[in-house]
Amino acid sequence: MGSDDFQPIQGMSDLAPPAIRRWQKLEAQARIVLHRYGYEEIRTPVLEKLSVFERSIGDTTDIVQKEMYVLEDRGGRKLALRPEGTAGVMRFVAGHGQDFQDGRLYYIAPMFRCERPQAGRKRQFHQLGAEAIGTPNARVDAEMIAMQVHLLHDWGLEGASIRLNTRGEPADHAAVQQGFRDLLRPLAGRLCEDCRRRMETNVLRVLDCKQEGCREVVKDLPPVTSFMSEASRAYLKDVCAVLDKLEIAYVLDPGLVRGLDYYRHTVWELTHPALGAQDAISGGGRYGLKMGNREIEGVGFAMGLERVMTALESRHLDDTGEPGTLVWLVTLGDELLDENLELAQTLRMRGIACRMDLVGRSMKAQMRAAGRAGATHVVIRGASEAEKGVYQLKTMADGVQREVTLPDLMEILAAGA
RNA sequence: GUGGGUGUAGCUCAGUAGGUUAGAGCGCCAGGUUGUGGCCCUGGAGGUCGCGGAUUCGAGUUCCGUCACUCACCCCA
Repeated sequence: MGSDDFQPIQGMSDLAPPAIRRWQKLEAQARIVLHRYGYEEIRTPVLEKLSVFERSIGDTTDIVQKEMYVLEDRGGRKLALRPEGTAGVMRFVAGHGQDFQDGRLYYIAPMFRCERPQAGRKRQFHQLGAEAIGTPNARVDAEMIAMQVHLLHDWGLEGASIRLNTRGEPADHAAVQQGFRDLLRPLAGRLCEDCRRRMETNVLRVLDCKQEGCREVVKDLPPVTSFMSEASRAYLKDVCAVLDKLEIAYVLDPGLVRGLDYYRHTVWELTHPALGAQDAISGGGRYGLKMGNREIEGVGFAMGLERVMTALESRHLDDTGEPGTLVWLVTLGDELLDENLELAQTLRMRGIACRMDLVGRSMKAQMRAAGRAGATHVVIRGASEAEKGVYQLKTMADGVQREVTLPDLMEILAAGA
């Protein structure tokens, strides 16, 4: 273990080999799917003005109040490490006039929240998110959900389930809150301590409480939609209809609450049973964000990639890495190291992966290293080969070795690569 | 922010009622084969016992603090 000096700070971790390979593969697969739906990547800064988040996420939310890494630059400007990806993208869109009015953008990027770490919750974590800019449209919402299902499918992750709900139009929010408060106040005695607090701070969370007593109370409450306008109910129905048409399985869950203030209409969450307490793999919804004097509307989602990873691990779907041709060049005699390095370069320039030992170790050591690295071929070149102008080519799988000339060597290896 | 569990070699872990040079397996390095990997045998390197303090003749072992990991609450992807 050693000293703290070599550990990253709390809740953050190094992403290094060999695990990084699985990340690269996951991301590569995701990009293919996203491009197929017409999404293009956007990379916004990790650091933004604090106000970008305060205004969009909601300055009373926990994320803004106590989970953000807030700092000042040398000019005393208040900045924050992004706790989520949507705000930055919307800031970008708002600053580009008509250009991205119906933009489809995605990001794969680190996010930061200074929370107490636990399973599925790091302080620096990675999200894959997508945003479809534009006014409310049930088909866009449904397609966005379909795209997430598609991502999970291509990753080989099964067993996730979709919960769907609506927050209604902005005008509905107050009515919903007031409606539930009025119904719950007389029943406060049956609620847990947290829920009595939540009644005032965030009533909808009461619907989500895990406590036995609270669930008893909640199950007799009317659905959220009963406090909403006819238009809001119709919008949800439309989304459901499209999802049904696309044969996407989902569960309508009136208890589903999303944490950020900017959501309106459709909200959803994908959970996976392998995950433990933090079981949301992805969350999304339709939103409207005020950026300066503009309001940007759209629909989007964010997936927690660490969570996707652990869900994949639980399913034993670890990739084995692609074999491909790997040549290990064994040198006998230090005086040949330079010439052999030149050969290695030649092979690499021709698209053949080639590794070699550069410090002049014993042949046994070099062979061991080749085996460990998963080399498919070993090329041996020592004094006698150099003298005759030939190469010993050994196939590792069957141990067969033969003497070849340079043109033959190139041809055989290039064919395999 | 609150609570539980954990912290001994690169990794997984043993370390008995506090007692002298802290162990194993795996991995790593080397030798057994004057130029040949995977198996086997032999040897070797590698440890501020998370960190700091206290008690004691003596602490990996007890106590306090601290840092980190981990799980849960809160909150959320």
